[in-house]
Amino acid sequence: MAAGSVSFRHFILGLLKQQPMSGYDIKRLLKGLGWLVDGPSFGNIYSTLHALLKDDLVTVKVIPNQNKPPRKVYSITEAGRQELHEWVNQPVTNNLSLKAFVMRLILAGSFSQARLVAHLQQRCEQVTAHHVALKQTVEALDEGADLQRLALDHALALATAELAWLDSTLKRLSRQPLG
Amino acid sequence: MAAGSVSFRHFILGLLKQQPMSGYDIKRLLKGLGWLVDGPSFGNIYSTLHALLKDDLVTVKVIPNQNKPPRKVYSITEAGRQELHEWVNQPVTNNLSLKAFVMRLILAGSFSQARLVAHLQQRCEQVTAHHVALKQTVEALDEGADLQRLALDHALALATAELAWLDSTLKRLSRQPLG
DNA sequence: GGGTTCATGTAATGGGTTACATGATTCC
DNA sequence: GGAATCATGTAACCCATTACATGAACCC
Repeated sequence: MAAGSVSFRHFILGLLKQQPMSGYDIKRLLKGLGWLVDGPSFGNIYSTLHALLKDDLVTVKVIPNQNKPPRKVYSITEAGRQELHEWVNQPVTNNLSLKAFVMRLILAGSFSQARLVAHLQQRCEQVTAHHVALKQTVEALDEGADLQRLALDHALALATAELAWLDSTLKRLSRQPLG
Repeated sequence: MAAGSVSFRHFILGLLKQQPMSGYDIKRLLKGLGWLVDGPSFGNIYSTLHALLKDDLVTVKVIPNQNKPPRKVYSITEAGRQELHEWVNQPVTNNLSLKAFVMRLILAGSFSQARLVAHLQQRCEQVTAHHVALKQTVEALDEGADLQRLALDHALALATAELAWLDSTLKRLSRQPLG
């Protein structure tokens, strides 16, 4: 319920906004694309779908399937669309999680170029802040804390790389928006 | 219980191996260092500590504190040391999670240089595999899936940066081991 | 005959968060 | 006088994973 929290609830709702799908379709889609590192499990997908249905954010259409279990294709409802819209417009809470970022990236991008850019900029701010904090921590570290330094160094390298990516991506998007 | 799963249970045990601490100390330590992005909550720390105590992996010493609530300082037991040792020596399951990696990094490093290097090499293999998978996915992507491409691109940038870091770090460690 | 894919679901469990509750001390 | 820090803990809840269960079709 927390503002900006990302659950698969919203993510799945976002996928259904783009096109009606069955639970199996969703699983396949997420499995096929390796970006989220690990897609949600079946259990999670199906129960999320049931929950969405209970809240009238989606509807089902059972489609009989030649000699196979019937497919249950879920579509987003008007209420679902609205909920999603509201959710995508509220700012993310201070959450650096990659998973959350990527999920929101997909969702925000499916709304409008402006939302996409706003989301990337927000990420930029957060990662910058994180980067600064890491640097300060490194400097405050006492001698001999080599492991901590190693871990911090790792985090710094990643943050730096991400900032570079965000920067170049934002520039590219301002030159040529996504189709 | 899964081999290689990282829970705070083991992480906390690892911290206690380095020095006895209270729950509050642990919280402060994790809060002070921003590396793990988000430290565990109080609830989690205290209940983990209780669980460790129940399993005889740690002991407590209650230290009365001038006009303050007494501090409960936990120390690792021999059984705890052994459990930790076994755990740190089993290979990580295919888990790309940064959090898991960093936690294990700290733990492995506190054992020996060899363990540390092994852990970094393992990470290297996993990230490489991930990188390859991402590239293949990008190539298999059909036209117009711009958002997916964006997300994949982001993931690729991070993976590339991490590999570079791992590579240079491994080289550096082989030249000059940690003190 | 045996594995893989399609397709759905349930139940148990785990791991963690948030919010709540308490209470003295120190700093502004 | 009021906030922050020190210091502990409990209980409710949420999200997600694992393992289990079912069953037919298709390919080797």
